[in-house]
Amino acid sequence: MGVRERRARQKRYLRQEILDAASELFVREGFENVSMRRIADKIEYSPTTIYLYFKDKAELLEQVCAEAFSRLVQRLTKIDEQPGEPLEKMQRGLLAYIQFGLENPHHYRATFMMPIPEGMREEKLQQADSPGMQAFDFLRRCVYDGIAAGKLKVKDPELASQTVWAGIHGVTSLLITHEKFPWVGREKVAKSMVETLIDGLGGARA
Amino acid sequence: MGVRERRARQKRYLRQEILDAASELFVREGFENVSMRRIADKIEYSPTTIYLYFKDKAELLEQVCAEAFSRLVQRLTKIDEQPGEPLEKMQRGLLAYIQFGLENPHHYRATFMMPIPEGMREEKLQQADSPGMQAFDFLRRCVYDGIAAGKLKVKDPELASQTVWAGIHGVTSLLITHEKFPWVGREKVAKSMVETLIDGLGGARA
DNA sequence: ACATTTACTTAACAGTGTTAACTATACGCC
DNA sequence: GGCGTATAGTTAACACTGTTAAGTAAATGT
Repeated sequence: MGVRERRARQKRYLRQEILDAASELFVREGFENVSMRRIADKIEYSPTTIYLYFKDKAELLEQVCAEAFSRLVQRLTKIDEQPGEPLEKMQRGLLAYIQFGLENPHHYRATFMMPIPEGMREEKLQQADSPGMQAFDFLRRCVYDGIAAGKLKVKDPELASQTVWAGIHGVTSLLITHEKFPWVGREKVAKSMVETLIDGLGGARA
Repeated sequence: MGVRERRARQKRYLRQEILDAASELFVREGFENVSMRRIADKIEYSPTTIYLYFKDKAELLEQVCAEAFSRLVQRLTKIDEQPGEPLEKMQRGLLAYIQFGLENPHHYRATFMMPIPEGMREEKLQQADSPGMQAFDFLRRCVYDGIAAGKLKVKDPELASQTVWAGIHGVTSLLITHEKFPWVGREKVAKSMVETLIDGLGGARA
């Protein structure tokens, strides 16, 4: 009677194989060069097979990104669990966020820098469980914790969170798209942004 | 003997007409929906005619963006010429930059948020006269002026400039791509970022 | 053993950027 | 005025893209 299960397992397996193939093409060749046909070639199936497992290209790449971002969320929760001053945790978290973006430029681009195809703007990102939003939530918790500990002096915590997000997104995205710009140093700019944000929000750093 | 000139004038005219058509499609329909054929339809020429005036689609859209960004540079120089405290000028400039991005999301996206097609990364953006770089130069001058006036306390002015750029780029790009995110308020976040950056860089604001 | 569901493929549509080859017109010159 | 040439624009085609509809073959349930 395990037939049904075996079939389901095989389906899951192929689905994952598609995801893996897409992910590898994604990181190697970049977003624009991932075509359904190329993914299909890689797994040696016909292009249309993919549509039996994913609604369309957008959904497939969304899943690929979700996988990647869940790794970021893992890192962030690990940082959160470790002991330390709220502001120091925040600093480490923000740097981890930026570092993740730089290590996974294509995934970061796809989730945060691509135009959302008109109509699912509300649904997709506002879902609190979307990996992008989980990352933002971590960051927001950092701000709230900093305020609770009296280490951050801001009137509007939500505004502060969004400002911080915008800040670290700024470095990340700019370093990604303008790789060849004469940066004073990638890590340097990242660190400078994090410090500037915390200082600017009245942070009492060590 | 003005024949040659008349012909040249006609060429310039058609070139501008292509630019205008592309620009209009650009702002109305967005980047991804501007196709060479659609531009051609609009000006009632064959698609290939465009290639007599522009090397390829990238160059055409680059010119479109250059036109738009020159307007930003105009605004910024106007701000620069007006009297006022360095930090206040800076604040107005940064807000103008953000506002420009929000008013011209597609142009901003094309110049600062698109992957640069591998090979012309150095040439294109590093050219000091590119409109993107002119805008950045303004911003950098603001930082240097702020330091010179003793209103900004930073060790590395270049690092500070890049941090500021990343910051305002962050708000701008995030507000563009995630329009439907429950922002605490678009202008509010923009203002908060500008203030946070200046404060974070040891700015002595009024 | 037969009918049905399942998994997958082939063929096709409508679109993309771009190139090569062709055509018609306007020009300079004798 | 007529002729050859440069100029400006066109048509047709290539090699792609995402996606859908229709068809096929094998595994399954009865």
